[in-house]
Amino acid sequence: MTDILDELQWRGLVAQTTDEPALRRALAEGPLTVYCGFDPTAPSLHFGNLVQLVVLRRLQRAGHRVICLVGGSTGLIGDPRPTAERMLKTKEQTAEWVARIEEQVRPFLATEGENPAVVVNNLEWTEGLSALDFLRDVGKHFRVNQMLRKDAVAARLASDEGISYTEFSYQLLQGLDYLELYRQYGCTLQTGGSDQWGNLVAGADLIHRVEGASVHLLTTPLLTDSGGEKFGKSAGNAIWLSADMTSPYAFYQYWLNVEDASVARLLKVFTDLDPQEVAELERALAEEPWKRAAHRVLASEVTTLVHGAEATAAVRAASEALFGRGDPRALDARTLRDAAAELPSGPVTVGMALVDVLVAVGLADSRNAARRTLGEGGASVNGQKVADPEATLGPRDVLPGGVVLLRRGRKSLAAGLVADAPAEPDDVSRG
RNA sequence: GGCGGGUUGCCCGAGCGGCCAAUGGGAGCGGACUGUAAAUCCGUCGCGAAAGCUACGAAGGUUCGAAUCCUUCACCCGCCA
Repeated sequence: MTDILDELQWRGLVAQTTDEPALRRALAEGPLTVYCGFDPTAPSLHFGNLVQLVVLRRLQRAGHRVICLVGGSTGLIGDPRPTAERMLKTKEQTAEWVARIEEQVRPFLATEGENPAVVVNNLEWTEGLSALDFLRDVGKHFRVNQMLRKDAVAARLASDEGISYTEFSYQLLQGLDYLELYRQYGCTLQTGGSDQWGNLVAGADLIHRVEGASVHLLTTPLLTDSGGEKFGKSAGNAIWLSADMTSPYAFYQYWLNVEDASVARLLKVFTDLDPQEVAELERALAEEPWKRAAHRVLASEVTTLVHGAEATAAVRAASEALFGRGDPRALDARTLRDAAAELPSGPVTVGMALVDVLVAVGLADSRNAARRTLGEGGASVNGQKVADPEATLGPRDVLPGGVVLLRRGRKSLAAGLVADAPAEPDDVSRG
C-alpha cells in the first residue's frame, strides 16, 4: 500500500475530497504542503482533534510537508455551531490556550529533522489587518448566498437563536488562512473534519478567485458508534488529550471499553496496524470476545501515542491488577499504591461514613447521590458489595499501602487514601 | 426607532397564581443479563439525615401564596422603518 490516499481510504479517514484523481496525482507527484487548523476552544485538544492529528502524521510520514495551524484569530471569533452562539472568550484566555495547544500538537508530528512540521498561528496575519482592508480584500470575494448554504449557518438561521455577524464572518477568516498559507508556503491541501467542509471550500474558492489556482481538500468522516453517537465522550465528558483533563488511566479505559462493533474501525483510524494485523484482531474478537484482545491493542496503542509508553505501561498494570479476577485484598502494598496512583483518589479516614468516602474520592457528586448508589447496591469496597447507606469505613477496610479501593457500578474505580495507615501489624506499607 | 413573540433543570420541551423541586422525552447514573461490549428490561435522577434551603434570564414589586401577575433591565427571534 504505497499510495497514501489509498491508505487513508482503507483506514476510513476519507469522507470527501475535491477532484480525487487530481489529488491522487498531486500526492503521487511529490511532496505537497498540507495544513489543518485547530481552534483553541479549550485548554486542550480532544478526541476529535486526534483524528486530524493522525491524518497529518500519516501525510508527513508519506513525505509531505505539514503545517499545523493554531487558530489564534479564528478562536477569537468562533466557528458557528448549529445549535447556539458561542460565548466570546477574552483575548488573554485565547492566547493562553493557543500556547498550550501549540505545545500539545508537537509530539504527534516530527517538528525537527529533514521534513519538519511547521506550527503557525493565524493571528500573525490577521492581527494587523484593518477592518476596511479585510472587507475590501477578502470580503469582496465572498458571496453571501453561498455562505448561507453552510450547514451550521443554515441551521442557525432556521433556529430561533439566529447568528451574529461575528460568527457569520468565520468562514472568511478561515478562507483567508488557506490563501495565506498558499502564498507563504505553497500549501495546496487542507484537511479537516467533514463538518468543516464548508469552511474548507471557502478557502479553496478564495484561492481560486484571487490566485487562479486549484487547490485540494480532504475531510475525514465523523466517527460515530452503532447508535449514531459521536465517539470521544465518556459519561458525557469529552475525552481530552491533556493528562490533567483526562487521566491516562481514564483514557486507556475509554478505549478498552469501546463497543465491539467499532473496534476494528478505530484500530484502522488510530493505530498503524496493517490490514493483516487488523484482520487478525477482528478474528480474535469474533472468536474469543471475552479476551478483548483487539480492545487491549487499541487501548495500548492509542494511549502510547498520546501519553507515551511509560504512562501506558503504568496504566495497563493498574488496569490488570484492578480488573483481574482476583480479590483486591490479596494485592501487595506496592501494586496497590501504584494502581491507586492512576485512579481518581481522595483522602479518607477510618470511621468515615461510606457516603462521605464516595464523595471524597469523586465517585459521587453529593451525599444524596452516594446514598442512592449505596441503596441501589452499586457500590463496593475492596471488591465487596456494600449496600448499607449507614456503613462506615472500618480499620479492616484499609488495604496495605493505606489504600481503600472503591468502586461504583461496573467500572468506575477510585482510591481512598488513608493518611496515616493505622499500623496493621503484618502487612502495612513501607512508606 | 416602532410593534409583536420569546428566555424553564445537562439538552429538548410542558406548565401560565396554590395540588410545582416543577409533566414528558433524551442523556447520565445504578441493577438484572454479560465479557470492564452491544441490545433489552427494571429502577433512579437539585442540595440537605431532617426541618428546610436553593432553583424556572436579572433585579424589584403585587399577593396569605408566584415559574405562573406587574415594573424595569439584559439577551434572542420575527415583521415594519
